[in-house]
Amino acid sequence: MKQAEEHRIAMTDEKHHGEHHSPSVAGCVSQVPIFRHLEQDQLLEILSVTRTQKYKRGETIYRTGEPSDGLYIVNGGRIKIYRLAESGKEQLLRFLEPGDFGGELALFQETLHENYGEATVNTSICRVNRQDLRVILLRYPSISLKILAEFAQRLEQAEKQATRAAIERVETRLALYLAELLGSLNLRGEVVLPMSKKDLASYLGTTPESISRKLAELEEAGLIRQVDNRIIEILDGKGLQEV
Amino acid sequence: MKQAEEHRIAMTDEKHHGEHHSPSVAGCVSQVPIFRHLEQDQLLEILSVTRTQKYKRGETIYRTGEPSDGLYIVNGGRIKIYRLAESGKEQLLRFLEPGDFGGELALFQETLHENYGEATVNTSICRVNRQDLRVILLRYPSISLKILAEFAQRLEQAEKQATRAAIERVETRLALYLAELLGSLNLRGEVVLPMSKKDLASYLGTTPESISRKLAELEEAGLIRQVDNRIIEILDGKGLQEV
DNA sequence: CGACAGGTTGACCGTTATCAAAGATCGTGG
DNA sequence: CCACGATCTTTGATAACGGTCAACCTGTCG
Repeated sequence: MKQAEEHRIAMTDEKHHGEHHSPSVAGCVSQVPIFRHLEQDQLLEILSVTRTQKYKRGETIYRTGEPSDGLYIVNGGRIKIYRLAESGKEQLLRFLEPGDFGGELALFQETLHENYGEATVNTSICRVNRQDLRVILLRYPSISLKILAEFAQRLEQAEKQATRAAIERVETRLALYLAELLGSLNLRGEVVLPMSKKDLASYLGTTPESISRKLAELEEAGLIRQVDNRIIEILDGKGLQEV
Repeated sequence: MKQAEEHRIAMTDEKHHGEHHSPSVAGCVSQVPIFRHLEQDQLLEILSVTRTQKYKRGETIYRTGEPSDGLYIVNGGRIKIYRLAESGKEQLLRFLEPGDFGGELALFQETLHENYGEATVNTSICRVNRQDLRVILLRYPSISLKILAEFAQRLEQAEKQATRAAIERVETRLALYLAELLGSLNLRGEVVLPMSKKDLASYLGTTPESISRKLAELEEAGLIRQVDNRIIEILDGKGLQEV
């Protein structure tokens, strides 16, 4: 069940879930990287077409086939974006954390969601619908540049992911993932997995069983040490990248 | 060897490969979808920061690790975009045809190319460097929206690709690919492969041998008929999507 | 007409998914 | 705050999907 606070001030032909004005909610917009360079009055204008919604842990925010309302920005919490393959198995695409945004695909054309969004903890998001966003982007072109930059990065990420999934072995994918978590600069150090191993398996396009086994192998090879369920000490970052 | 025609009029601190002004070259910009809604004088402004380059069949336009010059728009010809995985194997990402653009990744941040671009036939492109493009996008926000729409679509495509490569079997990937070539509406009809089977294998993240075998299997199953090297008759589009 | 890239077919085997079952961890509600 | 159940994790045994190597075929282009 969702709980919505409408901040819309001008006319609207949409169904409201409830209305409520709170000054503190400006944080919803002002904390977001893509808006951070804006002036106060610009922020207020954006805020005026913004709608805050809250979701409880485990709630689905949208699912494949639903029409997209437009952009949403994560205010607090964590959203898991995943896709169902034709075979029914799911692949984890990414997590959205506060400041990130989603819902982009159907933003610029009337399409349907192709993936799923689910709150993994209690989460609140700000929504901006397609029409309002277009107006804002045309008025403040610098926001478009920010979004473009973000898109470019995601595209890069998705293509890298696609290539690795298609070509590399599970062990390699896992090793590269760990190496990237550590950061390319460091040769050793502890990393904290940002997700469960089950989710990691889904993210890397494999199974929990394989993750478990491959981690064990990497440990035997002396490249890592499993400190804790979520903590891995990397002993040889260079070696990892060459697996 | 590349041949460049500079259309830059203002100052420039770049190395020139040669200069040449031709009025007909306006087609370079005016034929491009993302610019098509613009006025004549706007087109001329964009043209003024544009640089046309020609590449011969087989020439590499850029490679991983090179700094990106900025956006380029394909004027004529065909560019193959591919990526090298860490293991050295290559994956075909997409082809750019006239009207398409590329070089987006490093556009909004100073990064390096992560993939390769290669002219598969004699090709001419228009380049716009990062700084000039920013100016244009800030001045004509509607162009940003067009690019955003294109990005969103590519992102969607890349994520679909990643998911399939990670999760589906080769036979399924191939079948889905064929079904999409046909178009989701039709149940049967002939499709022409837009690339060699070797490239198709690379695109789908498998090997030519597997493509060959799986096509044979699909044929035995009565779902398709291989008319010619590049032509496949699809007998049961619905069946294909359920493989 | 010959050479070369692309395509096919066969045999082999390594990697990894799958199924099953036991053990660890987490979150929730009492 | 503890105890319970649900979910995640690990380990083992098995099978199959698909990559690899090798040989041969085919079409194309100089």
